[in-house]
Amino acid sequence: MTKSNLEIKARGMLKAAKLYCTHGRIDILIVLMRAGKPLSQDQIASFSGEKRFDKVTIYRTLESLLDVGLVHKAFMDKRAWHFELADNCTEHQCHPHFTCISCGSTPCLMGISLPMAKSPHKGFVIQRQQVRLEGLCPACA
Amino acid sequence: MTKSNLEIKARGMLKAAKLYCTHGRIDILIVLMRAGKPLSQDQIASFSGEKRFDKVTIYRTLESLLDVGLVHKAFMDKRAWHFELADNCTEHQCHPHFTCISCGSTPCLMGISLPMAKSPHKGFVIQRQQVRLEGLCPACA
DNA sequence: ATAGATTTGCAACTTAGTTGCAAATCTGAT
DNA sequence: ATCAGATTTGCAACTAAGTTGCAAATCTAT
Repeated sequence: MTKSNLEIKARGMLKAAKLYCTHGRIDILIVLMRAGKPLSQDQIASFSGEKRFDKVTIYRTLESLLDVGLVHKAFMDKRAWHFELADNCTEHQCHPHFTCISCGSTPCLMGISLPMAKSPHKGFVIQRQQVRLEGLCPACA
Repeated sequence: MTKSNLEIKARGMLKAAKLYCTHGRIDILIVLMRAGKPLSQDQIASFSGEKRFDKVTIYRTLESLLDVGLVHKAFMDKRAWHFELADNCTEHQCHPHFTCISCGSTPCLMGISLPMAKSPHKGFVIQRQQVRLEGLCPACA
């Protein structure tokens, strides 16, 4: 997709979420759409074009996107938080996150979904589940 | 279980893993056995008895326990890493981790296991999976 | 174009985790 | 029980990740 197409899409997402369409939010959404995998603040900063945003801005932008559900935090073994677009997710389950234990790459594996867990313990209400997979990517297997 | 029973168990685990039976390792294993849920370095420090260990020691101790597989890192939404005993885990799957979105408690839900994911993408070898559940605990539901 | 609301950048700060190194502890052999 | 060699511990200093407050800049609807 061309840049302007992505931009239009980003604006649409922001409008639908009733957020201001600021440069920061648009750029970050585009970076995440292009990446197709979870990125850290650092990586987002290095991918966003000419205009570099302050890390504070990036964190605050991501937080606003998290609040409205456009973005998810992906849990990784790494120290820094990683963020990704919340598409390909149902209400109760995100696509699984994969980490290659050899090269460390973290592609998202779309098209897998596990049955929702059911608690054998009385009283727990399970609302969402996240799955993390670990193993070898095609390049390392 | 009494303290000395736990200590004997801890020593056994360390011996089996061919690690030195140091005070640090024994104490930390006991704290984790007692807690029955993932703890951060900070929490471990505050739970371990009279003798407080330096945080560096705690991190290094946890690392050695991780290396031999006695302990796992549990992924939580919190900032700090959380560690827990690796019991109740099969070779391919740990018990799920639960977080209450209302009170923040993080009990472990034993007795649940989901079928292993199968990748629809050629070439990925999936070795382990971890599941995180989110919802309401009995007290908050 | 403007007012009011929201977002951004900066500087300073907190929290989490790491490194190097000397002193202390642990193990197995005597 | 003691000793030598190997491992672990504590300290101090450091890096990395994320946060806060506030004034200046940007955005939206009118």
